[in-house]
Amino acid sequence: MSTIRKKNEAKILKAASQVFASEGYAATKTIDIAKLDGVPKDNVYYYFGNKETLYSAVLETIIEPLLSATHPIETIDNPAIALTEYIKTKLIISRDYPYASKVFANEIMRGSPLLSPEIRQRLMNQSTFLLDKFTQWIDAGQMDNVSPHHLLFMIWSSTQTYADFSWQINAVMGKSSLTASDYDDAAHLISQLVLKGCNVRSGDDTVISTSG
Amino acid sequence: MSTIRKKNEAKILKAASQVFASEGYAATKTIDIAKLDGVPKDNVYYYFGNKETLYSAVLETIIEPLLSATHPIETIDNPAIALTEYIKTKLIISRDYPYASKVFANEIMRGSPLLSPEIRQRLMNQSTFLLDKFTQWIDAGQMDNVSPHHLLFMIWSSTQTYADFSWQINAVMGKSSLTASDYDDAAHLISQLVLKGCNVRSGDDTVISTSG
DNA sequence: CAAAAAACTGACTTACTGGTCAAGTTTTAA
DNA sequence: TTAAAACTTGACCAGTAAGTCAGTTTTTTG
Repeated sequence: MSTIRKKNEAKILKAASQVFASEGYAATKTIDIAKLDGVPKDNVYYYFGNKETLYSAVLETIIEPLLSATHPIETIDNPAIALTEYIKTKLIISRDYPYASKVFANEIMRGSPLLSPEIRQRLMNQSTFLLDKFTQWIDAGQMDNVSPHHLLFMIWSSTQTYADFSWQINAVMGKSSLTASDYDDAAHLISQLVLKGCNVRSGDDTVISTSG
Repeated sequence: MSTIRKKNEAKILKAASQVFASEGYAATKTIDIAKLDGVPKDNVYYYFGNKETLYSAVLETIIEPLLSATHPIETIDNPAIALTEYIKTKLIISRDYPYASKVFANEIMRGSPLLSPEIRQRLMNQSTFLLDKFTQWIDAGQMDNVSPHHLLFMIWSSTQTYADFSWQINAVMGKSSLTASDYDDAAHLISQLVLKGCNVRSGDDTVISTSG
């Protein structure tokens, strides 16, 4: 792929993620994407063929980070540390990919009509893996016997919300955007709720401290 | 208002909330709302004038329940009970108004461009009230010194998610819809995370048990 | 340097959807 | 009973946006 093509595709993709995030798929006009990128509409079609392909391309930019987010759960034995790191990673995705995160959330809300079955399957496998891990920790007495499903939904929603509902969150926080320290506070609170709320213990049965 | 009008408006509103929820505002065709309701498109226009008015009407159906949800926080002194009831109420809204909840979430995600300033203000006042209450409890030593803002975001997101991401949740749960007992489990888990996670105590300094 | 490939663009077409209109039918109330 | 008000409906219009096309310019390559 030529360097011009690579550069232009990246530029269009970036503009597209912003417009798709703020307008939704249907309300997005390809000409608005083009305008935001400062090129004529035909360029968008030249590089991506049609609106749906472009949309799918935007969606795919968030898939890799999302699938990698479970890395801490896969590699860290200590559930307290693994959960803390997982929560931190999910928040970083919300912070670093705010537009694509919103597009993804919107897609899932609608029952993911435009998500490829292959990606859908990989995401399902990931959630099964997480549920299994939670169950193992419960069986090993490393955390209380909570519902793994609902715990998972709580972690997903409370981290994802910082991207999806950023407008509301900024309004309630009384600022125009969150700082790194706000994200740290969020990570700290969510981890604390999960660890203390489920009485998560490390491998050696010590209760992990969540303060400081 | 005639009884025919009342009945037809309610029918159209119901159909509209479903279509708006699954398609989003822009992608919704008034003719699809009409079809779902089994009437010609003109009826929709006869009763609601235009698409945006109908959309606003759908939005408003969820506002009253949403504003009433803080009732437990306003009337119950014991923070453990108040929080538990608030969480329960929020989940019931997600369960009982799944379509309007989604429409509302979508509106908020987009920065609420179509929400009336008056409603926006009432919602802001409500969140200020909640934050003040949390702060009071913290100051009174009835819960740990957590971030009231992030706690609020966690409660909102983890209850709202059962409406917004119902498709994903059903898929992960392996069923086509959640049962009453699933919602009980969710309420129980979220309450437990909040109460134990924040070390919430009742007025007489006794730790509230969350099991049983 | 030439020619072929890639990139770019203005103008156009087609399909669709929000909204209107005018003519009908049913309901209400004196 | 009857006339006005409320309701219903098929047909139509105007605006818009996705996508195409044909031709031009720029870049690459032998």
